[in-house]
Amino acid sequence: MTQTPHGYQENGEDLRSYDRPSMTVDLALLTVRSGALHALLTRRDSRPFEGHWALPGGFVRIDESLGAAARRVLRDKAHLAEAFIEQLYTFGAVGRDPRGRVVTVAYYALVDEEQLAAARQASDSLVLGEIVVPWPGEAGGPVQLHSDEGAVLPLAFDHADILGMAVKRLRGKLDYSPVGFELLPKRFTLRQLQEVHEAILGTKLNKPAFRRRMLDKGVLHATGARETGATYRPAELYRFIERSAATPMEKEG
Amino acid sequence: MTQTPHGYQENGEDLRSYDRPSMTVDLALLTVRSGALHALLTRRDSRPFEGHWALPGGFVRIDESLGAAARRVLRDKAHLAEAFIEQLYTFGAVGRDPRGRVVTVAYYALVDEEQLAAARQASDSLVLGEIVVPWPGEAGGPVQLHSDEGAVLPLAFDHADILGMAVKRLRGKLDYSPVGFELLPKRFTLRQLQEVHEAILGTKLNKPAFRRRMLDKGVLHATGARETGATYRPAELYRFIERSAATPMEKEG
DNA sequence: TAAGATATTATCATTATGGATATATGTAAA
DNA sequence: TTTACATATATCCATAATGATAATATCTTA
Repeated sequence: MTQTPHGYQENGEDLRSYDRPSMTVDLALLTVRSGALHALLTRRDSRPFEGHWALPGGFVRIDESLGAAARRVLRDKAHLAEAFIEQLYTFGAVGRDPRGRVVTVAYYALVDEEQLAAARQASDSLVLGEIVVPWPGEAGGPVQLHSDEGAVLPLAFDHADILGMAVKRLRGKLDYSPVGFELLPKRFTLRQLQEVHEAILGTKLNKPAFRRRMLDKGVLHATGARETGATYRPAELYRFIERSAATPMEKEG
Repeated sequence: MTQTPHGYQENGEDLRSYDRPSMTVDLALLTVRSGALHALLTRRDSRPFEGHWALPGGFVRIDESLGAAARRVLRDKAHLAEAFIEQLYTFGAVGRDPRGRVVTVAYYALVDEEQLAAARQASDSLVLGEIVVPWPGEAGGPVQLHSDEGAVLPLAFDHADILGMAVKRLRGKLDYSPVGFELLPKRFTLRQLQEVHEAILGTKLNKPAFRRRMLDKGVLHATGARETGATYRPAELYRFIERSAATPMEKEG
């Protein structure tokens, strides 16, 4: 029993009697481009994994919540002011970082391709890699990343596992949560929405059934406007209607 | 640029240049008893939250993975050799522990009532509290815990949020993963299985529809044996058939 | 004005689900 | 041995969700 600075009598489980791991957050920043899921990566210019590609990430500050750290990384490393962002999974295998014990809390974030364009202009070390998923359904496991030219982008640390977990999560949440809309601009056609779903699931979907299912959810508002620039009959533009906030705000993690 | 012990040239993001939070794991250990979800709690005998109830938990050791830490807590604090256990969510709000910055990786574990009986005999500071869920469906939010006598058990830290998250996760996974079976003994009746589902979901279910749905999944094996001790027609005992391991082993977290 | 392409709607068969009821089968009491 | 009883198990029907295909509508461009 010792008297500690914060004034609590403590027993054997004193906060300071254990070595502490370093804590980081990593961001699986996803978008859909030309019908395929892509992730935002930064090139590592120092060891370990020099020349490999990594998720944007950073250390959690001692007076900063995990969510705040994730949003800071989104802003400073990915150059994005805001996005749908949600905690994914925490990776803490002992040898995952050769420099020492580092536990990372992974988040995933969703933006549409247009929002991402600005981010990529702000930094030339950012690249979009196409996610190639080698497993069906929600089986899970690491994924591969390909450049536009089809070359394999080698990933640093356990980031292939983190991205795999993000895809798995996305597939699981797709039909009972509004994640699909986060990957589209404010106004979108039903065909675009279907393309996003197909990109996430990695399967083709039945068109009339998809339409019915989406419209029956009651979360789509027909704007009356049409898409422009099409060489054929332009489709109606829809907007996503936020459901009444029946879901209480998630506690800051 | 400095030369560090582990031999890597490092830049501004040196592992040691940031204060590190303490890391713990906490266990939402759930079971179904007399038709209601219950959680295993330990009574705190020192500040902070002296006299409140808390989830079994402990510090993550520097050379120990998160999953290993969770299993150690399961063994040493909950006195259980093994159980279905899965990472739930990481809680890292700045003020969640008044002693200092503590980030906790929450796990949830599932056992049947009988397995838990032995654990409770091994320690008299363990108690089972009935989980009372104040929100519908998968809305989420904190839950309340009640003693057998109906008294409210005050929870320490953010453990009401952790338990709420566990219930939400369980509800979400119930119909596409075998979590329901983890809360039952090896052999069980369809009525018992339905009671477990109803306890998790907090709703009544249609009996013939539930039977069909479960049997059509093809993961139930009729053993030919019957339940004993019933004063009425005894029901067939079923066993859960593990699906072929199409799911690759999840990376150690 | 016609051709081409895709949006949008309609139709039908199939399957899942909810609700209610009938039948079967064990235990316990008469 | 028989009967009452409680629950398991099977059957039936109405309804809703889904998949597949075809039919119709509407825009752009030639």
